Amino acid sequence: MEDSVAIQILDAANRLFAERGYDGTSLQVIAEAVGIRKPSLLYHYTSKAVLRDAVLARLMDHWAEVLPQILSAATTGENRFEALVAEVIAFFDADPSRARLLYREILDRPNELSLRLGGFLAPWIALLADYIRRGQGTGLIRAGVDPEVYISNVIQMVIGGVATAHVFYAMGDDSAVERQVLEVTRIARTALFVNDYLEGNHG
Amino acid sequence: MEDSVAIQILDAANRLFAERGYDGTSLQVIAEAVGIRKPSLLYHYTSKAVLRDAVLARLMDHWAEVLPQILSAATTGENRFEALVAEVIAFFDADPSRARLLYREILDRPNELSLRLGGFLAPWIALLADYIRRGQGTGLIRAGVDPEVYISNVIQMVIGGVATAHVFYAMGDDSAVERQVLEVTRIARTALFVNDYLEGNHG
DNA sequence: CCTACCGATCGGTAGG
DNA sequence: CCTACCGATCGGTAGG
Repeated sequence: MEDSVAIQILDAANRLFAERGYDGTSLQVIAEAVGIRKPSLLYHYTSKAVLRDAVLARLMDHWAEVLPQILSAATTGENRFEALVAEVIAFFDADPSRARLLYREILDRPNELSLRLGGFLAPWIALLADYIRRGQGTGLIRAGVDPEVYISNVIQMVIGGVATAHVFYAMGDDSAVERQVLEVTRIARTALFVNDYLEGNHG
Repeated sequence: MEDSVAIQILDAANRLFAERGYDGTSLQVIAEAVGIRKPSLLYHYTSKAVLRDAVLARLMDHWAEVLPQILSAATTGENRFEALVAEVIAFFDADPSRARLLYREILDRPNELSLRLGGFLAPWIALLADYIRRGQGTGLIRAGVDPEVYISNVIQMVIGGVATAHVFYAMGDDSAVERQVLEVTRIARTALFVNDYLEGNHG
């Protein structure tokens, strides 16, 4: 590893920004988490704003790399829709700070995020929307579906569900995550397809 | 109006906390927005934390008053489900800062919000969950629905949709709000009821 | 409701 | 990667 300290800083900033927010996190506490002094941190990232952008850029790069894998993997087999939803939830659930960081950026800098996110997310949304419209043509998918709005709402359930997990199912229930995955998948599938082709699974 | 300045402070704090977050908003800028000096603000609210709690308390009181009205009004007539979803969206859409403030609190202080919110929201969620379970008994509602998890996901779509409106449909489309209302209602209804009893409406 | 002021902490720089 | 330090701003207080 050629520059491990810079990555440690990035990791700490990622976690702390997600937990306490950008304004609620001082460079001092990030430096402490890494075990260095504040000026040393500022050698690697010349300002707090630069550090924020680096954290966000790495998150976006990660998604840009993983998303195509998830989507193409989910295109194989019959249960591709279940697989897609489950994998996206798993991705965020593996590290909830991803979802929280995203939500904080949406609230703090909607314009900046819209630009960055729209850049690489738009093609995938267009792809999925096309798939929906084709399904509407063949009668597989409900005519009433508003493709883009439908997609944004499923994303909303997935990411929002992870980001707010503490509040909505703070029951300490170990099966909470599994129930959330099952229900989001069920809602998304039932609202999309004409035939509840797998309803027997959830009777 | 007996103490208009205290309310002006509350309004300004509400708006600024929602826009910039608690840590991103200084008492100075709140005081400026009201047209007074910082020490005068601290006469009405003895600390920043007290002001935050007052803002949150007023929001909760507002919901505690309006929510029963929406729910009981929506219990009248056949299309009560559509009415319920539409009214809740309308409530948040009338002032999106309500949704953003809620989301910031979820991220900043999940435990505190969970306690406050759970206190008065739990009975309503239990009521709706009971309604769902009864509907499952009579065959009106899909057997696969996980009542509490379903409800939290619909809330997620409604509030998240309002809070993140800028990012997801920043197309400047005037019909965006209407499309969002229609699609969330459609998703929620289709995923809940066995019969798509109004599908003819959506072409 | 104000002026004046407090110690603490902020992001960031100088200089090595 | 550090010590030492900067001006600006923070939440909050004294005192009227």
